[in-house]
Amino acid sequence: MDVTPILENLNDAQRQAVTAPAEPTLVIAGAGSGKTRVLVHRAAWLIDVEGLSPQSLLAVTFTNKAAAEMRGRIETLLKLPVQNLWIGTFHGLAHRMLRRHWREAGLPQNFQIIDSDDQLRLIKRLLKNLEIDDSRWVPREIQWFINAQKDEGLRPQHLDDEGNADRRQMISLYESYEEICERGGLVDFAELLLRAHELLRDNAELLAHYRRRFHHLLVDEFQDTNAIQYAWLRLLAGDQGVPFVVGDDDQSIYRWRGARVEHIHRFQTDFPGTRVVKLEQNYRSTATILNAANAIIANNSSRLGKNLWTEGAEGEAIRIYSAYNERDEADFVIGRLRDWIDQGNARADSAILYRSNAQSRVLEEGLINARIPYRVYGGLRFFERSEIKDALAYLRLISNRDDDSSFERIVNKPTRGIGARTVELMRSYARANACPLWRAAGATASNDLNGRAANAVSAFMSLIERMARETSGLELHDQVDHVIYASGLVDFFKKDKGEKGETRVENLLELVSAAKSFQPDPAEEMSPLDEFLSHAALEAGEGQAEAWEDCVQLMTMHSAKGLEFPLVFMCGMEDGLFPHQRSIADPSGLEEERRLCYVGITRAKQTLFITHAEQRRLHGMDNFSQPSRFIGEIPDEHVEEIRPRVQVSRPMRSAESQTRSRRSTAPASELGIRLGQRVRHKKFGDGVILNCEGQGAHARVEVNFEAAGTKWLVLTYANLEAVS
DNA sequence: TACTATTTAATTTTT
DNA sequence: TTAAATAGTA
Repeated sequence: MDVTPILENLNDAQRQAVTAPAEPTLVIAGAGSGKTRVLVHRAAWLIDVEGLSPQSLLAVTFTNKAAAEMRGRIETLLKLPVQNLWIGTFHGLAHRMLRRHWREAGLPQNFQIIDSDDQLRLIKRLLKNLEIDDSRWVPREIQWFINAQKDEGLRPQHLDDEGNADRRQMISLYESYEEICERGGLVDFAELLLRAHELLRDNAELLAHYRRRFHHLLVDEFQDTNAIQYAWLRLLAGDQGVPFVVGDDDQSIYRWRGARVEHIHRFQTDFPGTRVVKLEQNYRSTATILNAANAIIANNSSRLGKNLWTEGAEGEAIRIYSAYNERDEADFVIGRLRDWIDQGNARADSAILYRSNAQSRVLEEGLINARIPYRVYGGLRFFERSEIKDALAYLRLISNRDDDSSFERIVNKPTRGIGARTVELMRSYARANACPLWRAAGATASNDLNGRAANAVSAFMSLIERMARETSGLELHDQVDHVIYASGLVDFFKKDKGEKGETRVENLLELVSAAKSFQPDPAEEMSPLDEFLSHAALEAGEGQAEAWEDCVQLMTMHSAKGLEFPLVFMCGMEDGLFPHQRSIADPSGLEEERRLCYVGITRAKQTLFITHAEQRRLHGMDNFSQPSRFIGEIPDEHVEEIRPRVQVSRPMRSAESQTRSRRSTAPASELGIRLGQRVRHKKFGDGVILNCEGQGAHARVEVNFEAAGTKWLVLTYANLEAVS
């Protein structure tokens, strides 16, 4: 057996991990140390060299992207497809098991997955139904509570109110929430994991089956596992299974959503005799960057301990810029980006990182002014768009009449004369009879409702029935195509004036093509439609389509995890912003911020700029802040201050910002504001002034933008530019 | 029902 | 400051 392709180009530590005997193995993999590589090669090693069937491996990741990448790389390495290898996210794999064993799991065969948005709506509706004051019982907090319990593996009956009335109420809301999900056959994200865990725990036969099947459990990003995911893994591993987990305790940045780094420590006690391999050689960054990162993270307590090193060059010093304010900061970043691009570098090789999304605004404005293409990560994903969710709600109702959350979403969309009052009547009927809204609708239409409302409700019901009839037997994409037209959604959005309606229609059509390219797994027992709906919930799709264009990457430090860029800017490095005010007081919160900083720094391959502003406008108030304490934790020898702070005690105004402020405070007449004047806005583009009112600082104009439609803008903030 | 005025709150995000 | 949610009005 020639093992060269699998072992070549691996360093000693990596090779040790890849070829480890069949014993529990914990790989501590620093940033840029070839973590995914080890996982991929380990899988290939087990299959190709140890001769295991792909069937006996289970590979778990946190994101769909990581799962897809791992499969691709394994197949490349082995030069053969591995269909029967289970690779997926925790949620995806849990879902798979639940579909296979829906009976044992106590679920209806056509159960639907709801995303957090659906979940929140459901909770809001629940509060309304129970006539509970939603200002005292904030839906988001209830959602958070429920998910936190599920993440810990706790059902309402496991919870004790501890003599606390508020807690008792929370528990009872959790209980009611569960009833609604049960009745509608709805499963939220946390429920997928919890159910899958209970499924194995309570079914000795199934557990034995899966334990026999999966000898090796490969886990990526192990530091991000929450309690229920860890419990599921342990259960599945049993005494015989071989867990091979890879993670980095210093990159654990998701404690706030249930991740527990402690699992990395616990692993060694739960699996006695665990082999620990540390990957510390870094192939990404310069020595300077690594040393800075090492120095910062060294301030954290209870680490497993590790020190990144490289055989590569020292590299450039980390440049620190003290900006006067956030505009100055943006100007600086853009200046350096210009240099970078002028030197012939790709824009896509640069990234601007920040702590919170709100910071992107000023940077975006600067980039637009400078005409540098950029892309902001995050934001709405395809399947999260409201028009898409509307269409999916129709499809879900077709598949499952009891899905109340979908029912409510579309019962009057497009408007068909079923107003709030009518819905309220149906709701109270449903509540009184503990039945789904669909049945309540049928019953109230024939009894309680007046003629017009009753007609509207019956029309809605027969519409759904008709669509169900007409789409049965059709190909998936034809079903979707039929539904978006027959439901009236397309016409409804066509009526929306401006570009917005157009985009919505385009998105609906895009949904049809998504259905067309969707490949149902013949091994699954469910209908292609149900499979598509699950896919939509589990994999929300890309945020933005234009990824192919060469543009500067803007994102939060959280979303930068796992990525790397030759040129990185870390902006807004000020105490209060990063570390964030809400984490600063609590030591463990501060340590998590520090890990986030570590993640940010280690994204940079060769050049790293750190910027902070002395003055920053936040929530409409000017704040003065100190440079982030993390900056001070970088040893001086790695740092070069671009502009000493003493020189920036007074505002340095660029020519651009001077003209801006003069223009914005000028009275309307000086701007040449008159009806019919063509103007240009940074975001909305060109338009024509239709109307104006008010004077001085309060003056407002109505502008009809060619692309963005009609808007009222306050002159002081709009920074309109006259165009001839 | 749609548009407008007012209030409110404001990390991080994947599934 | 601003975006989003809610309340109020035509």
